[in-house]
Parts: sequence; C-alpha cells; structure tokens
Amino acid sequence: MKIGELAQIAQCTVETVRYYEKEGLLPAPARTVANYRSYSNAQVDRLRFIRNCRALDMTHEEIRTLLGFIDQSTGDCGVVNQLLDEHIAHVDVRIDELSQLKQQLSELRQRCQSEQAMDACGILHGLAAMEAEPRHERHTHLG
Amino acid sequence: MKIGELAQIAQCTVETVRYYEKEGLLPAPARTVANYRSYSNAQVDRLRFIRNCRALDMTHEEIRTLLGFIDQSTGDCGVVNQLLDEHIAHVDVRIDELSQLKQQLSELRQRCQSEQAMDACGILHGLAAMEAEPRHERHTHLG
DNA sequence: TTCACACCCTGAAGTGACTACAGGGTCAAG
DNA sequence: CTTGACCCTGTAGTCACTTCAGGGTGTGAA
Repeated sequence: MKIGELAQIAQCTVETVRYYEKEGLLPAPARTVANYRSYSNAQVDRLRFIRNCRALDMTHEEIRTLLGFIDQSTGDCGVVNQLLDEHIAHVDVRIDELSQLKQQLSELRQRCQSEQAMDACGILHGLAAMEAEPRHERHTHLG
Repeated sequence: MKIGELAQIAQCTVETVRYYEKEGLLPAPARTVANYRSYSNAQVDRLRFIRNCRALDMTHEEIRTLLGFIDQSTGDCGVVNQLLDEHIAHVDVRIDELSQLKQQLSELRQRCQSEQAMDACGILHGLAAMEAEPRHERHTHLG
C-alpha cells in the first residue's frame, strides 16, 4: 500500500504520515524500486491507533508511551489506566477554564448592546479596566 | 518606568513585553541613555489592555483589530460587538468539542477497570478499534 | 512518442504565542 | 572593586503539523 492510500484510510494527509515517521511514531516502511513507501497491514493498524489517540487530543509524548506499552506487551496495564486518567483530568481542567472564560466574555459583551461611538463602547472600556490576574500556569497541554 | 516594573504590573514576563513590541502590538518606547526601554503611562495602559485580551484567549490578530479601533476612535462600535460575539462563539465550539472528547475518553476508560495483562487491556484494544473520523476543520483558534 | 496529470520524493521554512538561552552591558550597594 | 540585580540583542526551541520549492515516477490518451 502506497502512502496516499494509507493516508486516506487513516483520515490524515500524506505529509502527516511522513511527519510521524520522522518523529519515530511510525517505523520506516519498505520501499518500492521507485523509492515509494510501501506499508504493511500492521503499519496501517499502527497509524490508525495513532490517529485515534490524536482524535482524543493526546500528545505525541503520550502516544509514544502507549505505543511503548504495546511493543513491550509485558507487565500489567495499570500504567495505561493512569495515563488515561491523567488525560481525562487535563480535559476537565480545560473545560473549566473555558467555562470561566465564557462567563467573563458574556459579562463583557453585556456592557455594550448598541452600536455607539467607539469612545463610549463599554466593551473597550471593560477591556481597559479589567485587573490582569497573575498568569496561571498550564495544567494541561490543551490550548 | 523600566521594563521589569512594567512586566510586573501587567503580570507577564519581560520577554513577553519585548515580543509584543517586535510584533507591533506595543509601540517602541523611549530609551534611557543606557539604552533601557522607558515606558509612559499610556503604554502601561495599552499593555494592560493587551494582557486582558490575552487572558480572554484572544489572538494577536483579534487584539490588533481592537487596538486599531481604539487608535482610530471614529465610527461606531458595532464591529467590536461583532468581534466579541465571534470570539464567544469560538469558545462555545471548543467547550462542546472538549465535552464530546471527555465523553469518549470516559467510555474508553470504562473498558479497563483492573490492572490486567497489557494484551488484554480494554483501553489499548479500544484505541486500536476506534473508527477514525474525517479530520474536522478547526472552527476555532482555541487548542 | 510525446504529452498531461496524478502521484511520489526530500528538505527547508512557516504557523502562534511565546520561552529559553548565549553573550554581553549598566548600575547601586557593600 | 566586586557582587548581584537588572537591562540589551539575537537566535533557537516549543508542538503538531502545513506549505513550499524543486524535483522524480507511472499511466493513459492523442
């Protein structure tokens, strides 16, 4: 299977597949005489695994860890459970942050209901007057 | 006022202030004889405005637009209202996406309650079996 | 045979909003 | 006269890609 077909199956671009190879998430595949990448079924499965993890917003580092567990396949999967729990916690934190943000933005939006002169705009005044809070450290890799 | 004091007031780092100057969000300040940046009160206000916008997760592009409105101060603020509405919509979309994600992750987590052998781990199997969805385009700049 | 066109290759640079670092200058106190 | 806190410039690194430049390969039609 050539790279274009693989990319279509895995719902990503050809460039992304090559990027994963460079990053070491996907092993380098065999090549045809024309130097085209040629993928096995196992490699298709591995890419699908990676794309599924990415669809769940895991980082490459998290994915690398999971792939490591699969490759070893020794030991118990407590570590996997823990990784997932931590990732879910990340998502929770980010949802809370965004909810607070929405609250603040909605309040700000309330300050200007009509299209008045710039100088009088409650939103611009609100943005100028807010008290900058100490920047909170990131508890999550989710933007 | 020197850059360190300014950064402290605006709750950001000295590097960030210099970065905003390079990006054209903050005008280049006067310099002392020792070539130190020296800020006026107006520039302090402008940086506070920028930091407040960033605390609300606006992009530099959005902030640049708002600063442009302030600098012109002609016309009505309908455009400001619109920018804010769009930004609130971004945040809404992202909250929905993350909520769906959390749902998927929780279901996945259910698949493995005990610490069993890697090969039997329901989470790893779940990640391998998921159907990759077509990559959804970004409707938001929020990560 | 020659052309078009879809697909493949590599390697470098761009994205956003910073952060970190190297290598140096300035200034006040002890 | 030295120590340490602050300041300067410029470059590179972060993350997960995307885009681009400049080429090679393979197949079907004119």
